[in-house]
Amino acid sequence: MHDIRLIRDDPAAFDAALARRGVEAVSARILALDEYRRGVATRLQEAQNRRNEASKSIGTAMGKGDKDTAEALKAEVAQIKDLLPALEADERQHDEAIRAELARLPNLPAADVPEGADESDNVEVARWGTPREFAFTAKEHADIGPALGLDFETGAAISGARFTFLRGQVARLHRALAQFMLDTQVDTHGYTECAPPLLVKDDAAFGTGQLPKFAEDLFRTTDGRWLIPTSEVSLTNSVREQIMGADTLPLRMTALTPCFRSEAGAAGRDTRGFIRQHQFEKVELVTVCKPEESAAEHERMVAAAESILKALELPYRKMLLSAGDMGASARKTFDLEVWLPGQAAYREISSVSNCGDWQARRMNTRFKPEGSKKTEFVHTLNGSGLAVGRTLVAVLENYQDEDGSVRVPEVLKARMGGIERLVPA
RNA sequence: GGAGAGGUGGCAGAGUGGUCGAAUGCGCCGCACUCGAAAUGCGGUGUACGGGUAACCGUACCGUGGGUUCGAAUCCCACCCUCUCCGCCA
Repeated sequence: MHDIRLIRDDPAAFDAALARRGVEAVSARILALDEYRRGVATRLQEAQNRRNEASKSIGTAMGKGDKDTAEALKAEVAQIKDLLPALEADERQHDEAIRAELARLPNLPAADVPEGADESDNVEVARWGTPREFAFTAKEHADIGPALGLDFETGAAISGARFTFLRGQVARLHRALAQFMLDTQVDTHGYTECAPPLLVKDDAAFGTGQLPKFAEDLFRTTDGRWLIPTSEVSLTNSVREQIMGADTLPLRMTALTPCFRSEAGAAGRDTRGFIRQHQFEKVELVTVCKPEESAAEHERMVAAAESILKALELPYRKMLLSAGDMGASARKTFDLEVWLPGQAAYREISSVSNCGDWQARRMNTRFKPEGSKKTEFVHTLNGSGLAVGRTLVAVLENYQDEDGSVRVPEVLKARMGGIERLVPA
């Protein structure tokens, strides 16, 4: 959600910034609505003012027993009241129209976000680790996994495509990965562990930007709630409708939760394997902070996500997304892409975004700067630290041996109950 | 799911048709007193939108949405939430 004053102040700059994301110019249309709305609002307030004054006078007149004056005033108020409903409706209509326009617009890209229409314009900013040399042809996880307990067939049988049933060694490894990530984010990086609801209301889904435009990406319950596509929704909305104390910021949260995505529009993509599922687990990082802190918090969060890949010794590269490839809520996004030897490709495993005040406006989350009377919108950031399912994929592919077994990464051994190697059944 | 009670400012808590954005207490901020502090006294202390260079002015908001009325925190209707008891359940 944007501040309409931003558009009033410099409509050309606003349109130019959105043009970088391929959005058509909207300022002129919104400003016309805004000007009209304010005119109506002023007339409405004047009418209400006269009504209020007259009503007070009626009270005074009645108190004095001056019936004639009271009756005359009543007639005047009745006249004013005839005008009000139309003005109110007109104002509300235009207010809603403006809100709807603003609510559909994506965030403005930050100045240092590269130009570009899609992922081909993303810029690699760092690369870590050296892909391992294999003495044999590295297999894809979908070929190694089934013998180790990654059961695509059972998942499909009970739930359909894009569901997987994990058992035995792989289920244990999956859990070890998830808990290692969560513990690291809590113990090493200072994010507070949270266990949030997985079902949310419309308002929450609107707050982080899933609604109104991306409803088709979500699963909806029969009682009108939404399954979270990421715990970003629950964590970020935990501060909705609040005026936060400056001393509570920055607020850093993390959660390990399942995520549910309908993957509408992804038909045919990554249908094989564990890469793109309707249900997957993710450790999420969310930070709520003051505007001047958000750039530094963004770097901090990326580093927290990177630390997991480093600890697991998984080679990756860090991408700065181009204006056209970012999600709607982001001003600036880094993606971490892990090396998958089976696919011989880098694949997204984490996405870390600074949303500026875009979500804060939608959630109405503000804070009061020290010594200030005015409230200000907070900034929000979110990032995966990391996607557990895709990390499992990366471990299977990077740690595989020719016989189909998979070595357990050093940092996970303590959590594997003595298992040092996953061995095919 | 059944029965009952209740939702008012940062908190506690009054207010049942008019001058109530709302008493009072606590908290918080400022000032006075003091060498300093405590205590005490005085003043201030919600949010949003609109207008204005500003001081300031106006409008709306007492869970949410409707309604009655010249006028609603107060009356009526619906919904939401919280609490207590019972049932059920992990």
